[in-house]
Amino acid sequence: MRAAVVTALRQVVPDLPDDVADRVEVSPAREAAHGDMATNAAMVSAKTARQPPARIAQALAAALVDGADVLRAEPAGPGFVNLHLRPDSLRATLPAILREGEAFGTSGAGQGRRVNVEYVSANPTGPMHIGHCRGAVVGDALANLLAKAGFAVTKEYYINDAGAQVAALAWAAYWRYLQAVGTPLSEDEFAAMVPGGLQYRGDYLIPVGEALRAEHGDALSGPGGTVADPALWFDGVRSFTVAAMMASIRADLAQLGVQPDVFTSERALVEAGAPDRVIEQLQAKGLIYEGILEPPKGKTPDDWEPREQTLFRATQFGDDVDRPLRKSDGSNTYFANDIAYHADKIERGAELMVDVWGADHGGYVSRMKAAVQAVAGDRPARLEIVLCQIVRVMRGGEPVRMSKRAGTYVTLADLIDEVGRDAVRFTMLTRKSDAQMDFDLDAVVAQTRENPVFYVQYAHARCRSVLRAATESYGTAALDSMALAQMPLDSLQDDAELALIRRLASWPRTVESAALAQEPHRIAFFLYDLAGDFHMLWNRGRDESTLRFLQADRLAETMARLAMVAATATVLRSGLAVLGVVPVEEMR
RNA sequence: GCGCCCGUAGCUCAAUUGGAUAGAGCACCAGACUACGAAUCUGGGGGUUGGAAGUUCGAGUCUUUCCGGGCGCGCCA
Repeated sequence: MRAAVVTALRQVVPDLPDDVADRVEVSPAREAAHGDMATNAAMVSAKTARQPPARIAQALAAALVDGADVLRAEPAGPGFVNLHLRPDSLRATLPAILREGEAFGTSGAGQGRRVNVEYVSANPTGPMHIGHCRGAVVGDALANLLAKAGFAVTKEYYINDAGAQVAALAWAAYWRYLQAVGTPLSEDEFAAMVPGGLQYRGDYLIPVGEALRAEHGDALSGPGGTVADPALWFDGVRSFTVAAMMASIRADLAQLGVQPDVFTSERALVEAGAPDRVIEQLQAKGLIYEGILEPPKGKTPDDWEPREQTLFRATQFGDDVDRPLRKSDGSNTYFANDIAYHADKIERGAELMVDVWGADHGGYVSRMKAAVQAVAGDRPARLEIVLCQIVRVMRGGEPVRMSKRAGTYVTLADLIDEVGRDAVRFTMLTRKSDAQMDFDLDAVVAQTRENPVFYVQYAHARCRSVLRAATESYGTAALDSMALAQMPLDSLQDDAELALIRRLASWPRTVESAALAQEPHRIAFFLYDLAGDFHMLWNRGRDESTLRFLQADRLAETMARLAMVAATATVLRSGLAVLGVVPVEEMR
């Protein structure tokens, strides 16, 4: 359609520059009164043509009416041209959907470019809780969405198994091990021996301690259940514990329907010397120097003292200050490891990297983008970051306090048990990811219109219900998608029917724009709107029996409507698949 | 103090990335159950898009500046 508009525009404005032609948009009209599509062609070309937009719109409209698909074209507003398509070309969407099935809406926009989507990446120090959930769902849906838009997607999980947190975890697991072998030490006595103090006191490490005892007996402890030299046990306990935590995280993710393609270990990168290599590369580019950072303005920490560190010239890439890669003792910072990790992704062929982070990492965005730019050089690698704001869990109108001590720590597994996986996934996608969100435990299980999960599922169940009823009358062969795709559709004329078809036709465009904007929530909103169109039509049938889908005495009309219903179900499934939600056949 | 994100109807949120008269749900008001399942639907009222200025054919969207909220701020990951 856009090509037709540009062609017509060239007739009206013969010497149209290409860059102006590129700005011509043809988009679905927002309001039914504006027809099916609208174009801004007259307005964008007004300047070069040196004519008022309204005049160009007039001429353009006249030129467009000759086209095959256009029924009416009329200039409107400040210079739009509204296009009313022939109902035939609108209806042609239905057989296209029926033939392509859930592949309808799949786009080539990504051109097979390799995208790495990294999400969750919860530290392997305990079970997943609600705080991790949003990033997991948003990342997973975004990965699906990008795949549907024609990108070659890798889903990745980065295991932060190298730093102080994991060291603390190893000590905590060792404490549980000592308890399992029968230690004389009290928890406080043990804690006093742990560098940095005993963290991670949750019960979830008890089974890990017992498993360690089952595997090693008392060989890891000192005489009589005391603390042995860490050199003897530390590495082994740490990797054992991380493996146990990752197993539990994978199980939680699987319950949520998330299965990363690749798990990358920070420790493995560090042991392979990747951070040092990356620092050398940056050094060679003149982007590294030894220096002393200024204290943060206005808020100097009490213990501030100038220290010389190895710094990366992030300011050359738009960051506010240069960032440390090595601590003053010479060891690498987390940032250095993270650069090495992103360099590794580029090595593996990622052209676009999308990281899904929690909002508390917002201050980290510009330095990571700067680093990727520096490391990529002239390779076509780019980093996008999707920040997920905090989720407040509400019950009975009150926020649920997240406290391990009070026992109100909500694990992901508990949440899924309570409301179900599909409700969790869909609800997490009903907000823009960078907006804060309340997750209302009472609302997501409510079976009313205000619960979009229910509303969309109900639309699909209704479609299936109609098709089941039709099968009894007409048999399965007549209702095969390919058979329905052959049916004449002229009888679909009601505004509500055409509105539904118009919505179905906009699915591919929705996929594409949501993918390019990296905003999977738009899919959830599309599905909600589509469900609304369908429910509306259904309810019109209550008052006007001629609008019901099944018309006993009119086979042709019935078949046309069944084609529409089947196409609606297909697009609903297609959209739900992007969100990772399983469509239901009936509501109970 | 500095940086990033956010501010849209009484409430929770959209707005095809700069397009037309800013849209949905809840709540409120008035209606509709002899059914392909009313677990729903139809209609209505409700707005200076936090304030001000600027950019242009056109601003919720971009720029500047205030106000208000969240997050972060050199050897934590």
